[in-house]
Amino acid sequence: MKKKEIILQVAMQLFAKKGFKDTSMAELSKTTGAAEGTIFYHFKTKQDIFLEILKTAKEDILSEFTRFTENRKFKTGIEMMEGAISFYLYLSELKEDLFLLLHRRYPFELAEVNPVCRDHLESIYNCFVDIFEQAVLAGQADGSIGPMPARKTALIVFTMVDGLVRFKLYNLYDAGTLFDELTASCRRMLENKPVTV
Amino acid sequence: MKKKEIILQVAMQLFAKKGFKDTSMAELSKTTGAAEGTIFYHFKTKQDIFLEILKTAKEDILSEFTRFTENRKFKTGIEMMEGAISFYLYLSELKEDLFLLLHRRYPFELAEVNPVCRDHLESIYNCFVDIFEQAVLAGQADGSIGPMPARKTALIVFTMVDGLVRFKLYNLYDAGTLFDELTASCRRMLENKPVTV
DNA sequence: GAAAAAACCGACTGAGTACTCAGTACAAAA
DNA sequence: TTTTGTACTGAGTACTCAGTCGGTTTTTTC
Repeated sequence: MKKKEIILQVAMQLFAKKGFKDTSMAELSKTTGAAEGTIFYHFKTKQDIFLEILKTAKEDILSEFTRFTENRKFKTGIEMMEGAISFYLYLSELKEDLFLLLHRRYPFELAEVNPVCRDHLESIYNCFVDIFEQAVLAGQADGSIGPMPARKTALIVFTMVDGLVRFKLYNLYDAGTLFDELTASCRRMLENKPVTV
Repeated sequence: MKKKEIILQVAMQLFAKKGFKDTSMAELSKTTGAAEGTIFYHFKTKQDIFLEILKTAKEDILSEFTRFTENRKFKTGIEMMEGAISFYLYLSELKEDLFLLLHRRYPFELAEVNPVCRDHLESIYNCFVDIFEQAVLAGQADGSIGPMPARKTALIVFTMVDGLVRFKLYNLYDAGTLFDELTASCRRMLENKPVTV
């Protein structure tokens, strides 16, 4: 494996676990085995390393997204929603470092002044919310999900699932036992209830 | 106002807006008008400033909590839940700096190695979740909320509301338009539905 | 196999960091 | 009036930081 790839991979882990500011180039050099000069040969600045990490992460997430929407077929929209929630939780385990990174403040602060960073972040988050929105729209088409604004509902579901991921990543609460309750809550929230009047 | 109070107040703002690490003692000294020596006369370390901020924040939140539970009377549990959600959003505006601070990673990282910090954080978050839990329990007693695990449901509602606050603090989405949808979603999620079989 | 190019090295730089300390100002106590 | 104690000062300290630079090794090209 080339040094550049090693640097990107190790930087991702360190930025995720310790934060961008709290990871020094000296530490990155030591962990990768590449001299500090080598790191700055491949990347102009420390920030550029972060942006390249985010770029590959975006491509990664987008390909996972198409893999999910193409391969999986669901009977109802509400089942698709449960599949989407499971998919998000599955991804958060598969790519734990990325999710740790995205739960830090640095990416958002950088996004405020750096359009490239903003674009990457938007792509990633739109991708996630889109999946939930598609599930709502599908459910409303087949009658399994009641009438409600699709995008807003998708955002609300996203906050719930991402909150669960946060509990899991920070070890704040046994997320496993919360998962069943979360899907049940979503189901009650979304279900198409016949009007009783 | 004494210099010590000014230091605490300004440090709170800077830690919230720029982060703990990204706030230097030189900047804190300049902004407060107190010499760096003065800051270290009142506080042994930079971390101690943060811990004292968190301590007063805890006391603050706990007194708001009792104010909410004592003064407000609700007809049903589900109305109490809506009141609790509004209360949380109201607090997040009233004490924006504190909520910005609590949405950073530093407090949680410090909590992992510092029991004092952990205690303060636990007190604050338990306080919030307790309000939601009490609403669920009250609703189950009066029949407005269906049978579901109270604590877990409270945690799920917390992730939703805190997610909305995050949207608002980070300016990610027009939180005002999401609020109505959030309360409606919670209502659907919690409502006691008669069994139709 | 020589020349050119790309990859790599680590000592070095200067700006910035949290924190120290000898000393000042000033009010209350003796 | 003298002493004592508290709030305060800012230059100084040892250290860390991202980024540089002159030079060496490895790979590619012809």
